[in-house]
Amino acid sequence: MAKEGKLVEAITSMEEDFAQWYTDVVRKADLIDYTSVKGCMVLKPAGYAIWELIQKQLDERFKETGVENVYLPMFIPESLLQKEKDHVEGFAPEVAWVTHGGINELEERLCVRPTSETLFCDFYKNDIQSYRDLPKLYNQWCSVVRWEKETRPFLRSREFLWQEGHTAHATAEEAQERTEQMLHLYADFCEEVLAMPVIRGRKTDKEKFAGAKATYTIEALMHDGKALQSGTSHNFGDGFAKAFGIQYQDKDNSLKYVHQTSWGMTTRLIGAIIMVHGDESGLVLPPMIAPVQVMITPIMQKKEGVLEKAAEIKEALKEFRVRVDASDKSPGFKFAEQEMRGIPLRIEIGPKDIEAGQAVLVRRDTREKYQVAIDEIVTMVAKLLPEIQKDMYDRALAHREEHTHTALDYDEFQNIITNRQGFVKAMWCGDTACEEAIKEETGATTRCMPFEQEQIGNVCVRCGKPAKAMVYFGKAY
RNA sequence: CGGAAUGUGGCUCAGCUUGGUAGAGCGCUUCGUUCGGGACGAAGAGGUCGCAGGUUCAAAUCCUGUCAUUCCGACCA
Repeated sequence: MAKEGKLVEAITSMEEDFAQWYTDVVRKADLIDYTSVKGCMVLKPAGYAIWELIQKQLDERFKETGVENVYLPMFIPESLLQKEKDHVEGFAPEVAWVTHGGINELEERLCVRPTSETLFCDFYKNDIQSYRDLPKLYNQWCSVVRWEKETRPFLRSREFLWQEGHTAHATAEEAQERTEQMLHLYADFCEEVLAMPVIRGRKTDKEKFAGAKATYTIEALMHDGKALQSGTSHNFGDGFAKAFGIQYQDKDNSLKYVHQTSWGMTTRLIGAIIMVHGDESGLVLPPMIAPVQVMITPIMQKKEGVLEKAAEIKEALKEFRVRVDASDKSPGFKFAEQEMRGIPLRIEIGPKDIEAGQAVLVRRDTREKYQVAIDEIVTMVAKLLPEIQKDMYDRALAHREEHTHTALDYDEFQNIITNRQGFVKAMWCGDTACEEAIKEETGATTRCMPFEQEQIGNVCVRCGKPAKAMVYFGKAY
């Protein structure tokens, strides 16, 4: 019908142009606005509310593992940033500098934090004296600045919101354990709360964080078959501790260096949610992070009793995030707008329903409609929301599995990368030169060496030397 | 940072080639009728044409610079 046409006209089709579809959804779902500073966006209420829900649920999970929140300055003196060689080399090209205070030039310029390892180290140096002070399990919620050249909402902005966890431990083993623990916490969060399946594994040396001994990652597959790094956890060993002189006195009276970790997740997750779950009608939010889970839409709202009944239903559903859309738009407009914004469930209630003692429930993800007795609405909502959450995960997982291929030789590898989308699993020799050649020749990068290794062959997919690991390759955001 | 494109009321765009002082649709406001998939009528409000220079009697239009946005690459969460 004609009306159906109008819905898809509103945004670019994801099949035609995924990048443009993404940009359209971000704007039309009212998540952000652009500003006059390149790469810095306004997170509008609909977008910020998603972040708040992510933040709240992640924060709870952190605290269950003993993590405490702190807040450190947003400025780093140049001399401090330069203490760890690899770290400064990794970040120097993209930091913003403060050179003046008022009209006076500063004696030492300050960088706006791109990440806070150096600040935490500077702080730990004083905060840690004895083995009794360890471990330190700190996290901060803040924004960081990286002067990116090419920017995209949520995926790559110059300022972005994130959390950065920074821990200090007495032993290497304990640091390693924490690094992996947080990676799994991230992965579980993505899967349980964002309904987004992820691959858990380790980054190659080429892809690891500047200054890290080892970087672990969770990688998700977007709807267009490209990979998105969705969270990372780093083990620094004692590298930073040696650069900054962070020592503690152990039981045996000797001075030892601490072992550190850091881990972070960002507003990029919102981009991931859009690109994993979204469809031709816009955003589809998993119920657990949907700022509005249920929108009640009154029909013929000026008829006596309609708004009252809507309010009654809202009250009955108060354990959920529920709202009534009593604006004087037509119902069709409201339906389309709610779909664009990804609201998981809507309830239609009109005079006919009231007479029949029922209401209509509609799922955002499948558009399935249910006629439900008004008394049954609470039960039905309580049943449908988790069902939507689970179905969304299952669909995302099925999509990833359909788009995960295995390559036994290089011809096959190139063929898959060129002609299909998604992840390619292949064996790799462990040599950076090979990894770089693959990137050069195919555009695919190593996403991660998964914890769950499969022995799909014995030799490197490119060079034929003995293989060291099975790697997920893919084109990445 | 390289390549391409764009910038005109809140949004989408026309006008620019050939300079003469700004238009449409949607949205917004008010009133009325409507309401189960993007309603309708009537009356209104709203723009120094991204910004800064230059050329000219005169610039949305021509020239230079700059900023921002989008897409494609390189780099990154």
